[in-house]
Amino acid sequence: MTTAVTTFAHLRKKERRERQQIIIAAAERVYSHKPFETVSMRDIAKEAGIAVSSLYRYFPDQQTLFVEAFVVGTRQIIARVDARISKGEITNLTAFGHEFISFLAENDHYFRMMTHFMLDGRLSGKPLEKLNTAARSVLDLFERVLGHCGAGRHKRALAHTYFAALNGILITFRNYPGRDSAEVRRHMESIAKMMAEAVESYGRLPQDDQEA
Amino acid sequence: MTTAVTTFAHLRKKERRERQQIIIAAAERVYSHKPFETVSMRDIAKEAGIAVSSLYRYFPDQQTLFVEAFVVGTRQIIARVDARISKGEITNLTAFGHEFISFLAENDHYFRMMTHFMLDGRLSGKPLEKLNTAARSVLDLFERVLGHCGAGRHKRALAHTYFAALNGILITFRNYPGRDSAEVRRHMESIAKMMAEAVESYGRLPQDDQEA
DNA sequence: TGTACATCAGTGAACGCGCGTTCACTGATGTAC
DNA sequence: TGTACATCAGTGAACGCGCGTTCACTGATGTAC
Repeated sequence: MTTAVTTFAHLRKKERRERQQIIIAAAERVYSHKPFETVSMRDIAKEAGIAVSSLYRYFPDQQTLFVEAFVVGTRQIIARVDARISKGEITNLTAFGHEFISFLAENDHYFRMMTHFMLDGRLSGKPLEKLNTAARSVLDLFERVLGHCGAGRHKRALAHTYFAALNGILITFRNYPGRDSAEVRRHMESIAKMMAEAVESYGRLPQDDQEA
Repeated sequence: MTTAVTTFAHLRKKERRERQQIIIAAAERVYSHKPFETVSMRDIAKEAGIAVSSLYRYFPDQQTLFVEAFVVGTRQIIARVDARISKGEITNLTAFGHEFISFLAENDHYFRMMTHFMLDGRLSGKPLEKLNTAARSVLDLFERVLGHCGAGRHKRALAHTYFAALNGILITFRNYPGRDSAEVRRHMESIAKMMAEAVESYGRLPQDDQEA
């Protein structure tokens, strides 16, 4: 093991990764204030302060860059929830649902990207793998939370169920006609609460003990 | 009241409506075998056997034509469910969920259009109104079904909940990695069943009587 | 220390494509007198 | 019956735009000897 591995070559690689991060961060910023489908490589290049062609030095195509930006979002929500769990602030599904909905309502671009990937199906190769890994880690979060909230059996199935339910709530009511965003949020919360209670009681029914 | 109103002018108007229907049907056909976002006015014109510019004689823009095609789908699902209800084939939420999921899984293009409209928000004017009317009529269907299945109170809220849940199931699992479409369908069905039971029991809790 | 070479970041301009929509036009059919 | 006119369906070609991606190139920096 060579301890001082900061050769010139290593440094270059490191710098290259840093530049990649800068581009991803720029992409993020663009997404967060422009509708998902309208974001172009030119937009991202402009935000990053470089030429469009330079993007292609760091990412082989748009799809790869998109997935990369999305993964940042999944890492955020997971970190956020885990932090609140270890602070003891999330002890039931309702609280978790609230957190999940808050995050995706406030970071709408992540939700747009998620649904885009769910609907599209044109993804393939490495980006697809990366996306699936990210998706799995979110479902793992749900399962962890369910365990933490007292569900014993059916944890994976219930994780799927509640995840699907929350996605459904977000997509169904986000543009609900004639309601402003505060009302929409309240509506989402109340329905998410209803579902959380239903799922929780369902998860507790089969056994008296809540250990796995 | 003039009985024989088939003047030339009336006939022309009628024919014009018929041509509009032909175009909508052509659009439908295109959607049903091409991914939603890849469908262009040129595709539709080709399928209808007319020139692109002719489309604009019948619809002011693409958006209007899209909504028109989508509304056909909502009418279909509503008619289908209502027919099965009056045949006594839908007596609980699970059966209804099955029907709803079947329809949208088999007519994927309607689901794509629905999610597109839910996500997009760029719709406005008459098309938006038409779309909202259609959405409301679908929610009415859910409410009717819930009444039929024994829910008393909270009918509208439960309609929203189950609608959102089913949408969530459809969007979340449609491209589930590593599963073929038969497995996906089974998975959707089983989760929809779980939700149906949860929602049903929730809807029955507050009162013993199931009259409205 | 000097020189020839390799590597890589970065770029402006262009390519090729597909899109929604409009335009100027033809030709058929009905209407008024 | 004939004629001038209005209405409307239908069209091919073009407009104008934005997109993802590639290309040929410059210039800086490290490497080998």
